Amino acid sequence: MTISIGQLAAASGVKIPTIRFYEEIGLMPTALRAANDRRIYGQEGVQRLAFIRHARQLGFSVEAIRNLLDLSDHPERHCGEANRLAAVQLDDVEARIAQLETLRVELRRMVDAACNGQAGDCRVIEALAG
Amino acid sequence: MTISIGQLAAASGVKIPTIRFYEEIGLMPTALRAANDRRIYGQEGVQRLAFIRHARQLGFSVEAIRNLLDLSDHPERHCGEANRLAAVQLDDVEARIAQLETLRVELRRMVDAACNGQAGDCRVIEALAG
DNA sequence: GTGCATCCTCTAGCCACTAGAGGAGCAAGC
DNA sequence: GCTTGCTCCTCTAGTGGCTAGAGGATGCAC
Repeated sequence: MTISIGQLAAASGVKIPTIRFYEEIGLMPTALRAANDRRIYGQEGVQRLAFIRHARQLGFSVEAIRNLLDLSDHPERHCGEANRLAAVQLDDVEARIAQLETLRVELRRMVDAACNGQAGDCRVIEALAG
Repeated sequence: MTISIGQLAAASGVKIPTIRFYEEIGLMPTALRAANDRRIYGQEGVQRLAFIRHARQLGFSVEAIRNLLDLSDHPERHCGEANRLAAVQLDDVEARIAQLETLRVELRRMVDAACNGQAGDCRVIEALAG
């Protein structure tokens, strides 16, 4: 049983142009074509796209996903690289959270100090001007 | 007393090409030029760039900064817009933190389950395949 | 046969920069 | 006076990860 790109898009939550883009950059394999030149996908296509989507949602870069897919395609290899990539990604996410927390505090202070007067006396503007 | 673009860059922590870029898109005003065509900046330039940099660090978009600078340039206006922009930015930051927290939990689980075997049995790969 | 949906390719745009080519000016040291 | 090295200039193109739109072919239902 094969499905069209539109069905794959609907099933995966990845937009059609994005699927074509993934094929172009080599995350998805070159799709088989029907006689009318339309792409057709099987179960592996669905699985691979799910993998990519999940990894993207977790913030992995395309390069990292390329490595992870490569490992997934070669189950006999040692998976140290996958662990490393996940750890790097975790560090990255934690660093971003920490930075955003700092911003949150500062923005919260700005918002709480919000005035209703003229821009000349505005705490938000003042805070940004430093 | 005037300074060069290089000195402005050093003083502000904003790279030279970025300062030129800010001028190009109208965040920084068209710089005055010395006889040798080099840009020269005064105190207002330093202040404006500091404002921009701070706002960018807080995650404000260029469009938002344009509005904030506009308000800052017109102190007689009502500052409701500045408050609104700050509130939107705060919401955005909080949403991003919430999403990253979710990712952090999932990545932490992946990293903690890290195996030392073959990719075929790898929890990281497994979790992504999902 | 006539809509309408779906698909195709190709090009260009988004954001906020960043990198690099190719060249000019200027001061210091030999 | 001449080289070396620094800073600056403009211009074009690239980054990541898509997204939008033009212009056209195909397929299916009425």
